[in-house]
Amino acid sequence: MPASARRLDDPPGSAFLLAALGAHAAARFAERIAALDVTPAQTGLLRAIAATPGQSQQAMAQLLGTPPSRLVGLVDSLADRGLVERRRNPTDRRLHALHLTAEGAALAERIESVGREHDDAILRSLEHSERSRLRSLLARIAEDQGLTPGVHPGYRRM
Amino acid sequence: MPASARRLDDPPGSAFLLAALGAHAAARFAERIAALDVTPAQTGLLRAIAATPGQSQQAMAQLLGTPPSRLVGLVDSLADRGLVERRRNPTDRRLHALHLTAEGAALAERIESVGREHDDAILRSLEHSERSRLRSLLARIAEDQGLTPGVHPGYRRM
DNA sequence: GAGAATGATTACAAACGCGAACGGTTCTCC
DNA sequence: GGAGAACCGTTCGCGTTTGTAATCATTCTC
Repeated sequence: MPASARRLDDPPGSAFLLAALGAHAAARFAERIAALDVTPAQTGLLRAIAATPGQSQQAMAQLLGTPPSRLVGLVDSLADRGLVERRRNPTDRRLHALHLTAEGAALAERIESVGREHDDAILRSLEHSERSRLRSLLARIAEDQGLTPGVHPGYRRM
Repeated sequence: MPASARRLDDPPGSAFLLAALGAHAAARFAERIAALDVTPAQTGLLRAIAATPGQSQQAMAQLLGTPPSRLVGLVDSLADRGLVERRRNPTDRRLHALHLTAEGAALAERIESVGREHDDAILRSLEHSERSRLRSLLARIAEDQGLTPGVHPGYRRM
């Protein structure tokens, strides 16, 4: 057997492991929230609106790193279901401030609860002390890499 | 400020962090290998063929978790560039055994080298001992979650 | 008040992936 | 030995998704 085959059988780097596990976790989460009839992208938008309500769509697009035109459909899908409101700013009527309705806030809480179950399912093989160690390592990498906290970078191409 | 807003500002779960970092790592890796004119999917296929040459496309599709029809285009794109060969099995002419050409093997090694650089870039904020601790934690999660070693689960929908 | 600039939206086109149907080959079993 | 089932690879059509560019409304500049 040639040397190249042996080397390609080597265990992949940690970054690959990270990417693989991340995709797995994302897919599993998508399955869970599908029961609530929301996509991962919608979930992220709900989260962002809940965290910083009243933002314009432009500002939200920049925060999430997505083209504004993409937000339109996303907001539409949530507004049609009465989860999100576009409030026209009286002083500048170009702006559409994004707010959660009561239903939207309730759904956001249910999603958060699903997220906790999801967390437990993914990390079930780790002790509590190991979980916090993992969390701190991941948080340090995320900060070093310049990731916006609470925002999934996949909005750039998802 | 209502309680719901405070809670949604809480730091996200580790699984979310994992998904976000995984997407980030994957995006950065895609940028790096774009210089070699290959996509992440092509890279994964090259890796798989290098690891277990001679497999039929059916077997490869099952290993990667992708519909066979998707492999066709993927193999085509690599075969057109002389990186991969379809060898017809004389005893069973339905089968197309997948092999790397010399060029394909050379490219696979360059990709592996890029992967090591990528690894260093992602983990640069961690000491060596921390890297191995992270690696072992991730490996345990991956095994518990039933991930096939060396295979990116995103092939299921990528 | 005219024209540039800004926010949201729409229109259009391109890329991608899956499922089902299709030809070619081999296997089963009478 | 031959008919039909099973299997492999491929192609085709459909729906989904995303980004770019043009469009409409509103506000700012001067």
